[in-house]
Amino acid sequence: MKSVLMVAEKPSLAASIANILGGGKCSQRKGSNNSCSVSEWKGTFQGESVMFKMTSVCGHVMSCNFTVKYNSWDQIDPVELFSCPIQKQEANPKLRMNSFLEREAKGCTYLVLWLDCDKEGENICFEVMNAVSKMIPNIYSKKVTYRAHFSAISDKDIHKAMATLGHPDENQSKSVDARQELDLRIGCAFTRFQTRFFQGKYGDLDSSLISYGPCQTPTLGFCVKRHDDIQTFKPESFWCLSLQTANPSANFEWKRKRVFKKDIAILLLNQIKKVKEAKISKCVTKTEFRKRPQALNTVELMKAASVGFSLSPHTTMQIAERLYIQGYISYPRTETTAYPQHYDFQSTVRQLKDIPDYHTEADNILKNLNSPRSGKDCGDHPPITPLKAGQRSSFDTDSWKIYDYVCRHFLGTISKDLKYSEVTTEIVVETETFVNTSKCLIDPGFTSAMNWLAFKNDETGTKFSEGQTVEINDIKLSEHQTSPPDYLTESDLISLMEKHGIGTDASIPVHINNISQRNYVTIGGGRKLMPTALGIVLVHGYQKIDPELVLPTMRSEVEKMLNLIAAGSADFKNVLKHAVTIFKLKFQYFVQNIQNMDALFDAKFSPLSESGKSFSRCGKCRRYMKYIQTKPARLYCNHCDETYSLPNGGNIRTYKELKCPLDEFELVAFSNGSKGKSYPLCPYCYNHPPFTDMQKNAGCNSCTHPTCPNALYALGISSCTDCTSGVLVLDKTLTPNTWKIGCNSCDVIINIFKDASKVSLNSGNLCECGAQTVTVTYKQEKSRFKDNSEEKSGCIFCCEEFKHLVEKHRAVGAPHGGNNINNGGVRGKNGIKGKRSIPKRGKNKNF
DNA sequence: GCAAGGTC
Repeated sequence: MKSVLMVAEKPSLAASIANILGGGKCSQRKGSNNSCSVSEWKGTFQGESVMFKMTSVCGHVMSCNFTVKYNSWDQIDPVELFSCPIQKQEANPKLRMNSFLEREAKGCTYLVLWLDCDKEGENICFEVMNAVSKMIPNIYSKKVTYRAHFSAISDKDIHKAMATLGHPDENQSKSVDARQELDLRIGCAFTRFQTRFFQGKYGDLDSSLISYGPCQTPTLGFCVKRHDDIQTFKPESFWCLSLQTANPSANFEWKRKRVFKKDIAILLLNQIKKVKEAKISKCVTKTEFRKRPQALNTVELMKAASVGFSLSPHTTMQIAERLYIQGYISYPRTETTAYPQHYDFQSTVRQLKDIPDYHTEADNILKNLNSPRSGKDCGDHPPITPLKAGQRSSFDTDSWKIYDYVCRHFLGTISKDLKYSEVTTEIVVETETFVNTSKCLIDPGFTSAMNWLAFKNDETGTKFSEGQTVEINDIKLSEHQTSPPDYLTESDLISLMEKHGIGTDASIPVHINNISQRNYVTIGGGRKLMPTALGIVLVHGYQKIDPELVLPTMRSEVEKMLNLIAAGSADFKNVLKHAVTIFKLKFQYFVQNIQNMDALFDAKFSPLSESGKSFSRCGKCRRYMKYIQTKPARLYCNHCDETYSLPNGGNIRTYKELKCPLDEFELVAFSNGSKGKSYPLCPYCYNHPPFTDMQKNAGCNSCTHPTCPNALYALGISSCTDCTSGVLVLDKTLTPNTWKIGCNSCDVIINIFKDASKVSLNSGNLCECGAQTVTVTYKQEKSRFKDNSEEKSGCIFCCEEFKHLVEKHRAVGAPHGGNNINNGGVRGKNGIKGKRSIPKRGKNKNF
């Protein structure tokens, strides 16, 4: 029997589609990568009896990146990133998606692609085809590979898609390839150049990265634009007339609203101020409505959560994602605001009736179900709706807020519009008309469910009738000033991004998070986005050099070009080449004119020479270097004008003024907290490894200097108990009476001999297991030995009297990246005597 | 250490 492989974009969709097509008669098993599952059932495909196999990917299979050589910030001029080679890598190596797909494709004859119906989905189609091309013959043939087109996960839609299969669209896929390549080249080139340029000059930038991106930069641009509008705002005076009646008493506002010329206002006032009574010229009662909301999409959810709960879009989406996985709500990333055609409102409302919070409301709605407003079907996913009932007690506070919102919004969409009456009363005094409006609720409609939108009645219930003459109590003239706009709220920003097509429902929260993490904006009260000095000088700098770089239209211009590829009306290579050329020119112009941006930085930030505190001595000039604590941590020598990077994310201390024997730099001690890694390092060697077998960014515990008392050979105890390449090295940098040995490659740490006053290696004296033996000294009153003796020698791993004083664990919050060493040769050090090797030992039974 | 886009 032939087999048909079918692939969806995510596991949950594969399960739903399999359920529909397999009629509930499918078997399910976990895939080899532990993330995707496979459903199988027997059926008919193109008139033949076949076995269907339905599975999924998890989004993109591949992502693009530079080849290894071009990932080096030190050795590559960023301008090369516009022309250097690019390769595709597995997007998430842990998922082993290619080998999983290959394995499942084995023995299959056909491939049916159920990826989401957008450009990205089309691109993933080709990633899947590529992954299984070795297993399914003629994969690019139209008789082998098919594409399902569906807009909703309903029985009807899915069966229809299966009956009308088409083919994947290579043009659309190519347009995504082009977008990926452009974003990568442009983003990385600008980011690397800016970061290195400004970090090399200023010491208090407060961001480890000065990034540029075609989405994040215009996003920041919106925030700075508003800031500038506020700064440049000039208040203007204006004047208003108002009128008060007596018997009945009521306040009327001027129909002209306001005038900006004082003399005109006074003239008008003088004309009417002596009038004592006037006629009600109009009194009209109208019934007005406030519309119920449309079905909920991602952007609306993020805006509501930001305004209502002060939750960031990022957090909101994390919560929504969790609620989705737990089955409480439908897929939370969608642009669609129209319910599927056959959506079963009754059944959802009935479920919500089980939740005490909505019982009454759901009951009322069930009795009088209103049809939802029409919305927009973007063909991605259905709107966000509740899927099952959850009790308040089964959620944490924020999760409940989001779930509650989804439920109440859902109920709101099928409630009635809010209805109120509005009475408009006008009174004419000579040339001037004054207006009073008062509103009164008739039917709360959807606001019963969405109670935070509850209607506020106007206080005045005063009734007038047309033609009635009323007594005028007072006519007042008041002076006011126009006020500046307020900072953008996060909700405003989301609206702007959506309007200008910057980011997608899934990436909008990421961009906002980025500009805030990188310290370009801070989030103020009411989740208002206030640009920082850094954010402001960046945007103003682009505006001085090349305003297009920060314009919201830039993204859409690029999209236009990409759409030509998608529509098949322009050649992929030509468009890409054209766009890359334009941006390369822009980049080069930017580099040439960076002094225009730098002038702004110069005014706001302090040069490296004025930053940081004097710390440890430079080996070249013997003067004190400064320690720049702001990320990225560095030492800066003012005299030599050199910067030495340090490990991030921990503490750096001076270390007893000890010096590196190779370069005379004073050693410093790095520590990542009491449970983290710690080791001494030479600032020069850390940046410029002295030996071929010492990697960059390594400490003295990886240094193969033959005689230095702080290096590997003097302090190495044995090979690591866990990893194959590491060495356990004694750490003498810690606070008095604290001792550790730590692996110089992996995260293994062994706390030893708490409170000992001294721990030293017995040079050359090896235990049978191969480890260096040590001598441990306690002050008498602090002895931890069972016999209370002050000093003992032996092996940390084998000596019975040491066993209770040795405790192994893994470093917490340890920085990643290897300090791998091989016990290899010393560069250019022929003839140096005393080169030793680190003892090897068998895996110890104690651990 | 960089982008933006999928998804976990």
